Amino acid sequence: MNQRAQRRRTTTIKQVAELANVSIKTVSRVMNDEGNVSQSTRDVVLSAAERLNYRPNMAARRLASRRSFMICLIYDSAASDYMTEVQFGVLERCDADHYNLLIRPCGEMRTSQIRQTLEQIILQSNADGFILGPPLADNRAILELLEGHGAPFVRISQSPKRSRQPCVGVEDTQAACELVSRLIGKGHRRIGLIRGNPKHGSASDRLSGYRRALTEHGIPIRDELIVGGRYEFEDGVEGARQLLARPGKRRPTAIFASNDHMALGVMQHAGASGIRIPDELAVCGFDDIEFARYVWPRLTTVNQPIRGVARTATDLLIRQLDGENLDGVSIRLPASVIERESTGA
Amino acid sequence: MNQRAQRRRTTTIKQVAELANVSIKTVSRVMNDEGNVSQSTRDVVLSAAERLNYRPNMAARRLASRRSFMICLIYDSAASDYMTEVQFGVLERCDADHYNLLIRPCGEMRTSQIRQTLEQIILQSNADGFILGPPLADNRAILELLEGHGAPFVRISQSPKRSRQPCVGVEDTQAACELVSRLIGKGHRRIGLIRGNPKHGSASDRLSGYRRALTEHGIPIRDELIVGGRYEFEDGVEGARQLLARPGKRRPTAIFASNDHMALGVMQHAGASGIRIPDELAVCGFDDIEFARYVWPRLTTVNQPIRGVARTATDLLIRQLDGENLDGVSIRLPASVIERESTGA
DNA sequence: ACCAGGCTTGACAGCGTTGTCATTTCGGAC
DNA sequence: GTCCGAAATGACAACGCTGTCAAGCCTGGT
Repeated sequence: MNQRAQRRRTTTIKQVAELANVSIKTVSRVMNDEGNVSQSTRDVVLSAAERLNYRPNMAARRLASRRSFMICLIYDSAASDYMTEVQFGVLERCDADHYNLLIRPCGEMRTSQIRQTLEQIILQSNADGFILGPPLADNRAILELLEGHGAPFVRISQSPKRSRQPCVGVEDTQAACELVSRLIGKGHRRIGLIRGNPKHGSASDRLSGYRRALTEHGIPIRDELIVGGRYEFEDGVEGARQLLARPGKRRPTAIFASNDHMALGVMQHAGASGIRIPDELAVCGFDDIEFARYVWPRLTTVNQPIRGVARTATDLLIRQLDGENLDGVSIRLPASVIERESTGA
Repeated sequence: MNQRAQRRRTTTIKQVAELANVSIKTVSRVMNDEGNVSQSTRDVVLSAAERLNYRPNMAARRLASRRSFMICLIYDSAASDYMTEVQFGVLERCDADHYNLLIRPCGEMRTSQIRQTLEQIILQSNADGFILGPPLADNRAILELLEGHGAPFVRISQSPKRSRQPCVGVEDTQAACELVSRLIGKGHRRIGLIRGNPKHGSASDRLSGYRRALTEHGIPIRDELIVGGRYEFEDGVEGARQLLARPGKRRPTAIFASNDHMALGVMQHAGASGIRIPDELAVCGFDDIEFARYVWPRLTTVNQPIRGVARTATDLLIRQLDGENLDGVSIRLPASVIERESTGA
């Protein structure tokens, strides 16, 4: 079981030190960019390392420095397209600083289970820090757990105030307002809204945007045009059913679903009921998932800078790990409306 | 920067040994289930560990045992839904044995870049073993690199013979044959095929299945009904355009796209051209991605046991890491046809 | 020429486990 | 009661690196 490990090439810091004719500590300093090393020494060490093809042993480094150089991304496995993007963003930033990424999907667990899992991860001192994806980033139990352990983390969420830890989010309200304003600009006056999962901060943001747009255009907000949802495809189907069941004159001419999954649900319902989009009904969503442009008509939606959010979050985390104080920091990135055929583009 | 590390609770094996009144080595043996420990000693140690809430320090373990307990999943970032599932499967198996998962998406790189990245990963001796997702698992350069370094790996691929390393795949041919047979059963005689990306072994498997089904039913295989593709949505659109451009009588009444993305492309083209599905055209895909059931009509397709494949691959890898000889092992899991409205279910 | 003080550098002790090998203990067989 | 092999246990040296702290080396001011 370890012939394999043995066989693996293993240039150590010691060999580099010998070749460069300096102490191992000096090599260590060079490898870690610690400064306080003369340029000439640095060059010698670097070329020795190069010649021996030296790569620091992470395990030893971790043990000695008491840091794992691992970041753990904790997320709800339900939102897979979203989280795939997040992973890319996090990785981009991690690679730059030799951090490793551990992923921890929790979607199919109950909060109590998540607690347990996290407890284990933290105690195993596997990860130096954590990144919480939505909606876990708003889960009080999880936040308390992490805070209780003094584990550094960054939240990806729309509700910055739930914790003193740094938070990165998107300007959902602004984007939703813009999106609805465009519907209004096309003449729509009865615009239905299917709300998102109340556990996600984004749900209320998008609702606010909807309200603001109507208000700004002097259109009354009718509660009967607003129905509930949890961001699932089926909620879109059901929401459309409810909204479109209204008699002719009071039926909405447009539906803003709080995310693309639900918007696709609306489209499926419309398709199955023979309602033509966008002629009889305009539909728009939010998120700009891959499939938004793979259906016909293609879906008008809002593109979020997910990778950017993830990269920013990771950056904040790493800076925090490096000792920077980022208490209460909150960043929001802008999102942009993408008009397609489902609203008659 | 390390107040944090300091603060972290740190019960060591030594403390457990003291409390249990045994040597640290014995504790180590118990923690690793090494055997040759009397039941009574084992109990004492276990309860001591429990009482102190002891968790072995992974970094130390890694350093001493010269194993990283990390598995690296290398994949093409293009196929995100697919790989999300794979991740779940791998994680399920990893968790059982305290392995960590490193992910390494490579989609946006050229082969030379991938080489470089991998070289670095291997030399950093970060991962004990690798799992290659398709189509990287068929990339000769990558295989050679890994084999050259003697790094253990398992391939997720349809072409077991490209390497002596273990390989896990799916019975694509069988499933494709079954799918096409059902189309024939519904009376279709002119069935178009949009081929998959030739870099993926699955593409030729699915083609074989198509051919076999036709042959078995005594239907001639017409080359003009087979068009190329690379598994992308756009290829579906284009493929449909080509196939449907044929004059009335020679136009296919059904199209089998080699994956769901392309099938959705076909559907979009049909939608944009006013061709009704399934009345005028039956459409089916392969993969059963989430969105296959979110479009209208819902897409008939083939469900692959992706998680199962991933779990199996991980299992093979871990067993290999534990010294088992798995040269030339190849496993194929069955897939099942899912009929929905797009073929008139 | 001498000294303070800042750069550089090095010696050495961990970091918490596992691997090796020696030692002790135990359970029969004779 | 003795002896033997196997099972159980322990001592101790790695593992490869970083943190600490002390020592060595310059530099410029006086």
